[in-house]
Amino acid sequence: MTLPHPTADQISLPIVLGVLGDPTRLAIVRYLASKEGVPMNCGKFLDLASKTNLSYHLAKLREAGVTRTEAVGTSRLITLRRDDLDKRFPGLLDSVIAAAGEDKALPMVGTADTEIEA
Amino acid sequence: MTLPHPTADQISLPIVLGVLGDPTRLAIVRYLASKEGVPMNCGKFLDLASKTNLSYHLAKLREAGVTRTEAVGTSRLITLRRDDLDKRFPGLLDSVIAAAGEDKALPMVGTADTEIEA
DNA sequence: TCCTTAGTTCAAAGGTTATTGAACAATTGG
DNA sequence: CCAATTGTTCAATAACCTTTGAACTAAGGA
Repeated sequence: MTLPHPTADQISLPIVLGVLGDPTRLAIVRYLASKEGVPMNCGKFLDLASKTNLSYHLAKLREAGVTRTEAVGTSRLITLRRDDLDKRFPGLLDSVIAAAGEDKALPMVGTADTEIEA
Repeated sequence: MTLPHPTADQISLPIVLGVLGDPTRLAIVRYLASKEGVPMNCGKFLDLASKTNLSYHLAKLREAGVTRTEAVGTSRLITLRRDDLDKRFPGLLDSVIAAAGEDKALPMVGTADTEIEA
């Protein structure tokens, strides 16, 4: 069961921008960028939204071509499609990530509201 | 009658990205960038949408802090807020404009569908 | 003054997006 | 096998976004 991803040249600029125009998804991308190379599973993002809602947002990111999701057991390994994005939109991801890093209003991954109650 | 604009530090990354995630608005920004320094009035964009609809999209761009609109007579002079955007989100506007320049799917300003029938 | 030009505002319609809970599927460990 | 873990799908809802036409305002020229 391989999930559908656009090829690099199918990635659309307005769709990518639209998908990144959501604080939850931007926070996901920022976190992925901060741990680049380390594939994440969905559970890492439970600080940001419910399991169901994450499934929705992660699908949006995948369908837009921002992330790659591969199924491993019952888990999903999620990575940023940096190479493809850099090729299609040079400099875009870097500037978005840098700007997102400065954004105090974005929700945080790891400043666990949820981990307290766990 | 001065129209409301956010100050530079009120400009929000996700809101800017969301606003740019619309092909009509991205086409407007691309065109403004291609004529930077030359202030445009709304009429320039009638290739892209109806007068009413342009009013809506241009308001979105203004409210997000992407453009500045000043009223001169019955006209509006529209400019890109390049300095403010570069300060808040270094490199973002340049990479978006460069990528938009390559995007064949974006609507065009000046390849007049409308001018033919006029 | 009257007409035209440039844009806005309003309300309505239709579409898309985000969020939720309940139910489901699939893998893994005991 | 049983139960827990991981995540998806579905239907419902509420919110928001886009587009439209009709009516409007405000300035400028004849």
